[in-house]
Amino acid sequence: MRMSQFFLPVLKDTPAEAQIVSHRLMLRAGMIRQSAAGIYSWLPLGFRVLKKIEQIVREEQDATGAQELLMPTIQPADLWRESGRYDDYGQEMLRITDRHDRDMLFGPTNEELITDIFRSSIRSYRQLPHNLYHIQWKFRDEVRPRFGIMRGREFLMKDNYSFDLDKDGARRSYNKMFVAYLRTFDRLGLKAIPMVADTGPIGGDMSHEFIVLADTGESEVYCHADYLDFVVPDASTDYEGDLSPIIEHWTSRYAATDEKHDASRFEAEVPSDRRIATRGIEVGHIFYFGSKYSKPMGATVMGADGVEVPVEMGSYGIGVSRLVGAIIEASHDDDGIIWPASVAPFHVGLINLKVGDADCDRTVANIYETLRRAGVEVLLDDSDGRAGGKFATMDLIGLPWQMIVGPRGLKSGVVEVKERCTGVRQELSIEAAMTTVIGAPEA
RNA sequence: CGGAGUGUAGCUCAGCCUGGUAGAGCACCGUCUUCGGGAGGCGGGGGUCGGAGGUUCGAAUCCUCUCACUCCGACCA
Repeated sequence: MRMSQFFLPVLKDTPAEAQIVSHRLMLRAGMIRQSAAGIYSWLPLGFRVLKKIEQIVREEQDATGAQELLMPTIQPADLWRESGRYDDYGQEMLRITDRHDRDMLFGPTNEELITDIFRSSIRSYRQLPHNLYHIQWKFRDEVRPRFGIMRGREFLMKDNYSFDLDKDGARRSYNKMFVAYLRTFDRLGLKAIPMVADTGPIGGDMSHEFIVLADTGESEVYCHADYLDFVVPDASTDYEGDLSPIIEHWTSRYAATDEKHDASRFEAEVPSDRRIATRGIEVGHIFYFGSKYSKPMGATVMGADGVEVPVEMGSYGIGVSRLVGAIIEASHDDDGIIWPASVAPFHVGLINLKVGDADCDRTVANIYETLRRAGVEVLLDDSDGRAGGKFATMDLIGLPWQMIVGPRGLKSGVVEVKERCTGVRQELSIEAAMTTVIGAPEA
């Protein structure tokens, strides 16, 4: 992509409304634009990141055997009356009346809808288990949206729903999601710690929140420092095998959000120099809630013994749009964002320091085409701006690698390669620069 | 929903207290000099001062109402 054609409205000044660093950087880097309180447009740069995160989430879900579908944003109120939540959910639910005066709502979550889909299609225990997910926009009419897309009213969420015959099966489904979440956040370059959590309005009796430690997080959290060094299961993990050792390992140390925090246990179980008491960002939440929805909504299957039973369900959410903010909170410096390679909007920022100089133009065009043919996503700064501005913009948008081509270097046959995360700059031959940038691990 | 603020040019803000022809920096357009870490000169375009009502000879400024946004708290994924 040539920057001269790319819609990238970067801001030099920090917009007044932005308080936390991720919000400021997202606005400055031209990733999002606010439309109303807690409602944002995603501009091209931000949208690229959002899609990359979404794709990693999708791949890790698919690896567990979960299947993707897509449910609508607008739902009929009647389904929510069946579960009893139409009244319980309160003002956070955006209620809509259509032209025929039918009560509708913009979905804040999808338990009712998926249960309806399930019950009308599945009749026998032989058809179980199932785990269905979608990645769809949700709307929750927060009293006070804040922190940019971290607590928006409209947000993109991956939510899935497992259906099992019995509690053992539900436990296996829960464990799969637990492992998939560990892998997902790891691929996104985040250290997310599973913490015992309150179940909230969804209810149920088993729940973990996946928390990224950050001073700007909204939850107070307490955990054992050992978690920071725990090893995440690799891609060869067999989801059909026994996952319980992994779960046991990842729940072996103290970790709780403030709702579930027990100060005396914390002090008894964690040596004082290993105690972490800080704030965190909730990026995922998994629940097991049994028959909470299947029973009132009549989602039953015939068991092997000829007795009809409500299915055992769980639901699992990842805040896809929130993750964009969480990653920035976890990875930035004074100059801007530092994207992990796995979600970077482009892999390389190629800077032509002197547009119009025949040597520079030719070299840059060659590098650009070569990288593109090698499948590397390149953002080429082909503007005729000044060097300082180009460097500042490239640092701000945080691409993993910068290749800087200028007349001074070309005279001695070198270009500069800068690695954003370390700040290390090297002058290399064009070939060596190419190898450095292409050969860099994709995380 | 309680409390506290803020709305003036695309962005950051001054002007408001004490009413009298709407400003600065950045950005943008033209031009010249610059040109490797957010350069400088000259010239230029751009704002019904969030909206409505009121007071006044005269309102960005004072008063009333209203809308929007932000922050703290409660609530929540």
